[in-house]
Amino acid sequence: MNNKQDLEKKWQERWKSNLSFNASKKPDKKKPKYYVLEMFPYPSGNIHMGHVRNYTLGDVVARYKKANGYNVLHPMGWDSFGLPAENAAKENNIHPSEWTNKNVNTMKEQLKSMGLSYDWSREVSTCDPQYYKFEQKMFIDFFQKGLAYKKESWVNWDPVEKTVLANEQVIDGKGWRSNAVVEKKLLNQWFLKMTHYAEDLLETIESLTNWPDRVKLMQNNWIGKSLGANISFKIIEKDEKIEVFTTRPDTLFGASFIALAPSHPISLNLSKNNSTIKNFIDECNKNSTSEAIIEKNEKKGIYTNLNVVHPFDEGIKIPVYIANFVLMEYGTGAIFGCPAHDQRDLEFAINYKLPVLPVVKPKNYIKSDYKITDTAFTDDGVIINSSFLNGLNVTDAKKRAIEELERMNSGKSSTTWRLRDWGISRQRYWGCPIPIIKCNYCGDIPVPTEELPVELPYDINLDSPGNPLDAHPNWKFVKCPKCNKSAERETDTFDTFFESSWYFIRFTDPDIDIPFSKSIANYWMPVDQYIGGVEHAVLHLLYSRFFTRALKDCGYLSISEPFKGLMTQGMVCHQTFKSGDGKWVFPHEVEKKNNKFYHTVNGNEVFSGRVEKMSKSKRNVVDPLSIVNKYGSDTARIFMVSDSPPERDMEWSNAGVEGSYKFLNRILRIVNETQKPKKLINLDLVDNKNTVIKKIHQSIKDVTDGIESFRFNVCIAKLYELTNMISKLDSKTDFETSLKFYGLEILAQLISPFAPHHAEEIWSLMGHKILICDTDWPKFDKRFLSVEQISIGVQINGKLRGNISYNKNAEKEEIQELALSLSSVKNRLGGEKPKKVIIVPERIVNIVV
RNA sequence: GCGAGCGUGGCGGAAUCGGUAGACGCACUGGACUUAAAAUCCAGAGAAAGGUAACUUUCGUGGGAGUUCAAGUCUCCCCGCUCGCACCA
Repeated sequence: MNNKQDLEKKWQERWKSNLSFNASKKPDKKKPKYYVLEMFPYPSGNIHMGHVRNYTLGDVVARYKKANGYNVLHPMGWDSFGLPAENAAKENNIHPSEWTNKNVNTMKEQLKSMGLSYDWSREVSTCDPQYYKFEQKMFIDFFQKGLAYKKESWVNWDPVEKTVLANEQVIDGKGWRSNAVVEKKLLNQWFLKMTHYAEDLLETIESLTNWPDRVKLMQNNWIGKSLGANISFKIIEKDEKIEVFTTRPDTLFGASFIALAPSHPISLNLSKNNSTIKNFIDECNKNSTSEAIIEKNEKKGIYTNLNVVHPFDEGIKIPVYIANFVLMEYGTGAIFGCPAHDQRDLEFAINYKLPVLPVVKPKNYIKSDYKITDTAFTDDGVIINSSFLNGLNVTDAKKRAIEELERMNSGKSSTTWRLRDWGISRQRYWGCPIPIIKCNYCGDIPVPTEELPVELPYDINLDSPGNPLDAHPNWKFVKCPKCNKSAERETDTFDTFFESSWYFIRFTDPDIDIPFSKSIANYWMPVDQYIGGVEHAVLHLLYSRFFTRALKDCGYLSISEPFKGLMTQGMVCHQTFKSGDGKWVFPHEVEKKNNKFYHTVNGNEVFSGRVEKMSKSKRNVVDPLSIVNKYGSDTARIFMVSDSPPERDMEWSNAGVEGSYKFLNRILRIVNETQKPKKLINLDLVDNKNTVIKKIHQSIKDVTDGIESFRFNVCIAKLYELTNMISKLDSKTDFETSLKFYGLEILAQLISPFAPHHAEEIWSLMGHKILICDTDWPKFDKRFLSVEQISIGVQINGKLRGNISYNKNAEKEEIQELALSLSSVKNRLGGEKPKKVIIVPERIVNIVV
């Protein structure tokens, strides 16, 4: 224990006994509501710096909004289902639930030591049957509404462990534990019909004005609405057609091949009596299911011996290939390749020596010998080599081509989405059981509501291969609720994104025995400010947006957008260190001497590497607890926000932490050294030319604006400035003393969202009885913000040559005269008259010569 | 590969609208206090060249081009790094 910990504990206990941060149970009619939420953590064992940053950001907002008179909801919980618990179980022989609950308890204590303003009475943990039973009901509602369905889909299959692998468990095409070559396997799985809301999910993005543009763009591109055409190509060798989707019907005359997905029905059909094709498809199926890996692979294909006829010219014959880069999930699972105007197609054509005929020419290209060599031309231009499309631009040619296809009955305009339905089946133990009973006679029957929750069995063997629930001796064997014959439970569990798609609504009413009450959810929702990592920019946020819509359509609540405001924070990075033999070294084992680094234990020299995201594998982690123990959590919080803007990556540095620590101590010292005034200040009697009062009120404005716009680092800089000024103030007269005291009061309030414990401490040192967290946010008085004398730069030809100062009421002529009378300007003009003088009042004077 | 973002002194960063680049902090240097150190306080500082000095000049926001009276900010190209790519959360 040190005095920082005592200080912080004292105030944490006060907040706790005062219920300072408990949100009202019922809607508060007198105050506007504000819901602040940080992405809840996966209980991996200990909090890390990423959490500290995330939760500090949220806490600043929550405390600031409370001070501004809002009824604030600021809850915390645990995203406690997931793969790591199963891995830990296998490695350490501990049950996933024990491991998880132990971690939850540890991390909760750690979070509590940070003094975050959570309403802990609302805590939820998603692995609790009292939580997941509600989502089982939701799933059944989705199922009955046609929003959940079953279909076959590919998974990564480890043939040795007989288990499905997550993409991250596949390393270089091999299983991470077994090292066996991973295969793709088709499994019958549950899906949620996210595509049902594709149009709405896309269109509503625009209305999310408090979301970062980049996240909106990413979601836009992810949903990926493409307007184009479906075209059918007649196969010459048999009486069959290939349906192709394209966004570029204008380039149809440049088509030099057709490419089918390896799992396209025609491909599969051909493979039945052609071993070369079968081998090729098998080869493709050894590939990962990861789109990134598929696209990075070399473009490969195999000729099918089939050819199609060009729809616009029966004389043109186009070969049909099966290609590893065509996805069955997108469009029709078949494309036509136009190498001249698509880079992937071009690479493929070069590999297989297929013709490359340009059909779009850049507008400014006059000569007639336009050729494509190694770069496809994808911009707008003039159509060439294309019969009736010649001379048109790309947009018009698209239209014209579709008209013609429709007239000939061999194609039509069509819309395709990149967005796919959400596959939610996982062949794992530590997840929420899917509440379905598979009956040979009745099909898939939902578990009756009164039998929910379907709880996970505790006695489970995670060491045997295969799906643990499927392998359990009796768990899956039940009677069909409909016909009462023997049936089996669904043994898959939900994707853990399922839990995190509605936890934010559960927080609004976490004790009720329905998922949440509609009226209370309607009161608190949407989340006004959601804060978390950018890595969730697409999936989690899109799933939640979908889920809220589905819940709305099932009558659960009345809103469809869950998150009104979004802030995506950057990563916490740290310098890496390696020993001479190339092993990673923990930063706390490194000391610096004469600009070289040495290992504190063995004394050997170590070498500093790049600054990278903190990760256990690179050992460049700093344990938040060690920081809290040594400096207190306020220091950690101040440092978290002081250096980098929240959305950008930040670098953890010891020197920075020391700086924050000194800053807080300095404020404490100033308060201790400042005597209490005989009389408090009366602002009405203070002259608006007084620079001290001006600085104080400017600080209120700057810090307020900074918090509102998430520029917390600027807030801290402004607080430093205010502190620097206050520390230099005299207190010889009563007026000076009361002014300094007033400045300190404002400083305490302005710093309270960032360093809440110290703010309380100095507030009480100054003699206040109520908690600072219960005070109103200070307001600035415009009277003290006015600037009389304006100082601006004077440029000649855009280069700064001096500056002038004038009264804010000065006319343009006066400003010009002042600028031209500067000796530095006169010297440069040498008596000549300037060509032009640009005067932007309160900004700049630029003299053009 | 595709989509998105970022790049400013020795370092983290500031510059809200295209208008005095480098606020604030760290590290550094000098001074005060101290037997000494730590802590604290005061002062200095983008780089280069010139000057005893006050100062002067030139360069400068990853690189290159462009728009503009004026570009860290807008446009195009290039380089580097980061995130996401549907079973990690």
